[in-house]
Amino acid sequence: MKIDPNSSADLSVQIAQAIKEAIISGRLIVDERLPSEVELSDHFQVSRPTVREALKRLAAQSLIRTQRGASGGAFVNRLSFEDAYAQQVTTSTLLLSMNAVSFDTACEARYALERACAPLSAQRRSADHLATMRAETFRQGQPGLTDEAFCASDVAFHRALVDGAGNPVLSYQLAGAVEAMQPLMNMITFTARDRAVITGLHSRIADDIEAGDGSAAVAGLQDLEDETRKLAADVFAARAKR
Amino acid sequence: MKIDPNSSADLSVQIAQAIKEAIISGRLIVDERLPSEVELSDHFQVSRPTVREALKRLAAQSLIRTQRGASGGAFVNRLSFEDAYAQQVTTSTLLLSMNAVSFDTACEARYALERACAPLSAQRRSADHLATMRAETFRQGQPGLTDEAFCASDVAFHRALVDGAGNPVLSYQLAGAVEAMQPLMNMITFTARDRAVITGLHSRIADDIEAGDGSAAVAGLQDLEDETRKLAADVFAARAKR
DNA sequence: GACTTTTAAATGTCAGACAAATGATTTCTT
DNA sequence: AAGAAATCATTTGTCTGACATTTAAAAGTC
Repeated sequence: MKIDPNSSADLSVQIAQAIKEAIISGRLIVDERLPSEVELSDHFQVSRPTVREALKRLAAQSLIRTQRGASGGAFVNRLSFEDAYAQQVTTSTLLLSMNAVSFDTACEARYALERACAPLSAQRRSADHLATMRAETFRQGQPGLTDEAFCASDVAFHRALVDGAGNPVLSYQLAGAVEAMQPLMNMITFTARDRAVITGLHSRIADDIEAGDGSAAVAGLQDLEDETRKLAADVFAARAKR
Repeated sequence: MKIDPNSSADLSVQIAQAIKEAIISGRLIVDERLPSEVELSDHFQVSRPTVREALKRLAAQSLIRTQRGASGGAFVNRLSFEDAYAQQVTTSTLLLSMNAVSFDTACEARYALERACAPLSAQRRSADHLATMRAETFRQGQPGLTDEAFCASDVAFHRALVDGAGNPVLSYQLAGAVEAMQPLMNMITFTARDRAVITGLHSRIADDIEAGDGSAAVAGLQDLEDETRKLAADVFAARAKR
């Protein structure tokens, strides 16, 4: 691990990069302990605060974890699917909120990806995920649900659909697409009639999954996408008129 | 922005979290300047190095950028699609390499997601992306290409297919799935015959996209997935026998 | 042998200082 | 007066050295 003394980049950036490359390349393996901060500052010929800033950069990316005390130190962290989910969700959410992504674009992406999962979910349909989908569909039919709660339940339904594909890589990739839509969906006020239509489609999709009919589920998702976009278009049109 | 003095969490973590929440909630908007490090250390009643560690954590996630000099400081960063791509790719790569994800699982996820893009790519087929796909297909037919170069070209082909959907959110979501597969693909040694089959399928998919025939492209991708998995299975079987 | 105490090593935090970059201001020159 | 040069103030980047806190292991005690 070396840094370029002629580089104009900040030292802590260079050091973080050097360690990151060592991890990615496999020279540092999971759960391996990094040298202590003093040893690192000695190795890179920088002060301890600088080394610490570099380590904090890596910790922020879940690449390392630190432990205090004797036999403590910084350890290469096994990036868990949970950590990756969380990162993915915040990154996606910020991406959508900061870049003026249109509702249609986000919606298109989300449903395209979900349709990719549907055949697998139908093929591997698990009792667990089906039960979640049924439960959320039922919840959505309850009167007195706030718009936020309805949207949260919607997200839970779709997460179950995605997780039902039984592929953690898919679930991870889609976590962002599904969850990041929630703030956008929360902008929509649903009438009782809107909810009934959506809940009905959910119910139909759950039926299709249970029947193992992937292409029917895909069609159902297509209808749901069309419905969602129509709803959003109405809301935005009404808002523009005011 | 407040921190809990009774919390056992590290101060720099708490401070980073507080600022992060201010950004996500929109209380700090894009390009807004944060208070200077001295002001922050005063506000949170901690030392400057602690504030700096917090800021470095945020910088590592591209949430802020810093600038030196008068009228410098830390600014809320607009998370660009490029930054998000890069994060997504490294996260996905590490996730696959650290979690013993099987080749089949990763492959299944990748092709399921790509098939989600194909109809959109076919519908919006752009000369630019088609040209890239053709160029990469041609390159793959050249003799003397190393396995690494062949795989890199393969990735470029698929990126063009995905980007052709004209949906930046989709491109971002899939960047990880496509690129993270490369290290796994690099483990495979291709015979001339293998390459011919793959290149042929690529060519066929490009034709389908050009013709605007989404479902044919989906079928082509399905064939490509089957071929890839068969190839990988052979390689792993041969390796196990040795 | 089981329990308690001590010790050492590591990270977490602090204080104060200087270096370097950079925009703004002032001063000087023409 | 206009433009160029020098100066200044502000801010981040880095360093030094110290103390606090946590934690596992070693030493001591019963």
